[in-house]
Amino acid sequence: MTGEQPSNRRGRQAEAARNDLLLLDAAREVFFCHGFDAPVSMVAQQAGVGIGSLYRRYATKEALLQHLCLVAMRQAIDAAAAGLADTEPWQGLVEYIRRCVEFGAGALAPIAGTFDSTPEMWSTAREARDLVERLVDRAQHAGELRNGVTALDIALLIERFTRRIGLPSDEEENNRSRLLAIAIDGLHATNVEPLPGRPPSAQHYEGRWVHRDTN
Amino acid sequence: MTGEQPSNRRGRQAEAARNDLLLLDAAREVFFCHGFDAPVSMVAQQAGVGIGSLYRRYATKEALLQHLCLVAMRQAIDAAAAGLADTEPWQGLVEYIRRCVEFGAGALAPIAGTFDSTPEMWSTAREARDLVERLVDRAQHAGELRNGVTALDIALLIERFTRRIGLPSDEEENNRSRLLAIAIDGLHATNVEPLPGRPPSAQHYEGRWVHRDTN
DNA sequence: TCTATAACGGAGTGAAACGCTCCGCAAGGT
DNA sequence: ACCTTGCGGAGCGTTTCACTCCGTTATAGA
Repeated sequence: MTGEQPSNRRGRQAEAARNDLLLLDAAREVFFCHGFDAPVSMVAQQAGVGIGSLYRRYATKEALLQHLCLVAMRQAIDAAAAGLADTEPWQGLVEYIRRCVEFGAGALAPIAGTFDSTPEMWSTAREARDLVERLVDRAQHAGELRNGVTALDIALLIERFTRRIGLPSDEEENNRSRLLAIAIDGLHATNVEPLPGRPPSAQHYEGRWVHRDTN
Repeated sequence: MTGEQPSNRRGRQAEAARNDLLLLDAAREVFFCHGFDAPVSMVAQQAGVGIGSLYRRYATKEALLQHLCLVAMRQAIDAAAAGLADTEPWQGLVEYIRRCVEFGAGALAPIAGTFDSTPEMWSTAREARDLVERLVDRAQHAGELRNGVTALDIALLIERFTRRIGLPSDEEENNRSRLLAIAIDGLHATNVEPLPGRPPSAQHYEGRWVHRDTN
């Protein structure tokens, strides 16, 4: 799903492959909950792995974050593809949104601009964007999506609901899905009032991902 | 509005009073945008004030945050009162939500639990909660608010939309109010499907505000 | 005008946190 | 038995940050 290959290896190499996944999961958990300022050591601890092992895989904290972004984008692509596979346009869109919120797509937006984005990241992002646009257009043409809602609106909505408030728990999960249900209903075409303001600008959206120094 | 008195004083005392307000505004801006981990020096800089002057007013960073919380709660109370003053139940509720999101109520939720809450904070919070409950009940009884939505749902919704993504700008403001409009429409009674899951528990909600060590 | 006072700004300090390196060790593989 | 490979984590050097301290400046009173 995330593009990682299953560990056919044995012995030490198997452990290494396992650690890879543990590390990625841990990084997501830690950075999503504690912000990207969380120490790298916390990621290692959460994964149950030594710091040394972490740094053998990711030369720097920045590299870890970049990889995390890439994986998240690939997951978003998978989710969009799954949504398009649903023959029901509206249900497909909802499914996409739900899955993105669940695995935390867009949680990395606050980190945007703190490191260089690789060309691979840009091309992956473009692929994801195209799929989502198809998904949104389809729902729009089916007359199911509220008038004026763009793919960027959806992306920003996902960002909003991705960010965790407090530590993960059943309660938190429950509350988040309640609110998400409310927002999704607001997206449905049963709401006919036009949206206020202008649609989000792609320029502004993507602009956040170009590297700028911290100062 | 926030309980601060106007500066009738002159000269240096007037400057001090002005600095008080500058400092509060700056603290909101900085902590809301950069997270509560932002350095105190950044607050002083944003206010155009020396660090020394900041520390003469607030003995510690914690004291500054506590005061910020208190002020935000008082603003929430004002907003709720204004909402109740509107004779239209639904419009009053919407007004309350909009104003809270605007000035950033609930943005301090992530900070919850990092410092002791004073008795004054608890009593202010109770006052705010009671007002909001009246506001919500009124809208519910008027048949305008979607079935099953509680005051805590509203509070959590506000939290979600309060948190800034990226630096403040017209674009950001525009996008946020678009999404908020969507969510508010989802709250309207025109949506008849029941909300998923359980209502948020007050215990969990308030539990976040009791002090716990960082570890 | 001169002095006392009160508020100011910001360089400096001590401590803590953090990214990352390095190395001794254990587990396979042959 | 011996090499290779991956492991864990103590520790190093740096940076950051909350807070202090003090020289400076503006006002008030005499």
